[in-house]
Amino acid sequence: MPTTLKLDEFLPYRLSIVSNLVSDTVAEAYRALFGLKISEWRLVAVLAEDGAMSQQALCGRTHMDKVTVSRAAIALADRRLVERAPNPDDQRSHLLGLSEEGWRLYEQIAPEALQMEQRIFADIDPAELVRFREMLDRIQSGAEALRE
Amino acid sequence: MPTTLKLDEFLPYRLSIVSNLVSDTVAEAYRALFGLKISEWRLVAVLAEDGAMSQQALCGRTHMDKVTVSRAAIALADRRLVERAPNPDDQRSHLLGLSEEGWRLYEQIAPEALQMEQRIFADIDPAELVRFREMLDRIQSGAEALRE
DNA sequence: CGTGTTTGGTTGCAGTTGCAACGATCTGAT
DNA sequence: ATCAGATCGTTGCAACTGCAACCAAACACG
Repeated sequence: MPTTLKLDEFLPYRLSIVSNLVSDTVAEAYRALFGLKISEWRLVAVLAEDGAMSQQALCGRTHMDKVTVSRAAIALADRRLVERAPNPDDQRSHLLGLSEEGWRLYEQIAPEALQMEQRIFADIDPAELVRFREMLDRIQSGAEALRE
Repeated sequence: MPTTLKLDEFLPYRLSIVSNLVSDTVAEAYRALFGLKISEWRLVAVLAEDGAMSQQALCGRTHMDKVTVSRAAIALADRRLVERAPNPDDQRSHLLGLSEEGWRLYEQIAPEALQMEQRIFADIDPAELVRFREMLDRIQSGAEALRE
């Protein structure tokens, strides 16, 4: 950790630059290939992994605001990629689940996503990537702790 | 690198979550302590490090859009934290430099920034942080390569 | 049972961002 | 010297984001 400030070595700055570059690259690919935004793609991914759930549950699962989830859900429902079944336990909420067509889309996207990840992170060997993920976890904890 | 997709291990996702959390934490601190946005803080930091320069140069130095730089420069000039001297070589551009007051602000912010960095990244030992920075550099190269 | 509070989801609105278009200036080729 | 094209900075505009207000349904508790 440097004791005098150099912006190029200031980690919040570096992290932001790199993350935004990666996000923009990925977002552009999803948009061009599938017409999906990142928020929509995240919902599809989670619904494919964990099955149908309420929007509330999706908020916790994806770290997104309920407004973002709401709008992504509307967009996906309009395209018939997800179906909103009434929730028998709670009339206020719906259970969101992938439609047949949503599953087909997912089967197409998932390999593309993994391939993109591999290309972006190609220069880093797998053992280091494991440590990278761990560091991200610890950074997240550190920042969360700072916000009480 | 997993071969089936798990959003929680998908690096573009993890990177985005962690980076946004760190950015929001830092942004809130700058706002509360100094009334500065991240873009404004970046200009102050670069001008303090490297001396006066044109907005164009600031764009390259901070990876920010020229619009963002323009608005940050206007905000800082309004608060008399930077001064816009005419550029003798080019009537279109100004040379931006820190004012006396800008320097005083910088002297206050820089230690706070470093301290915040240390708190957020406290759980990671310095040797690993060096590798972390290197990995960020390589990720950036990887993503840049992907965009041609 | 009411009635006050909480919760799931949507909509309104304000702030931020960046592309595109624009005026002004600079540069380079003729 | 002139004029086409590039460049610096600003402004207009559209997209995205998230807080706050809102409605409807659920819950809590006397």
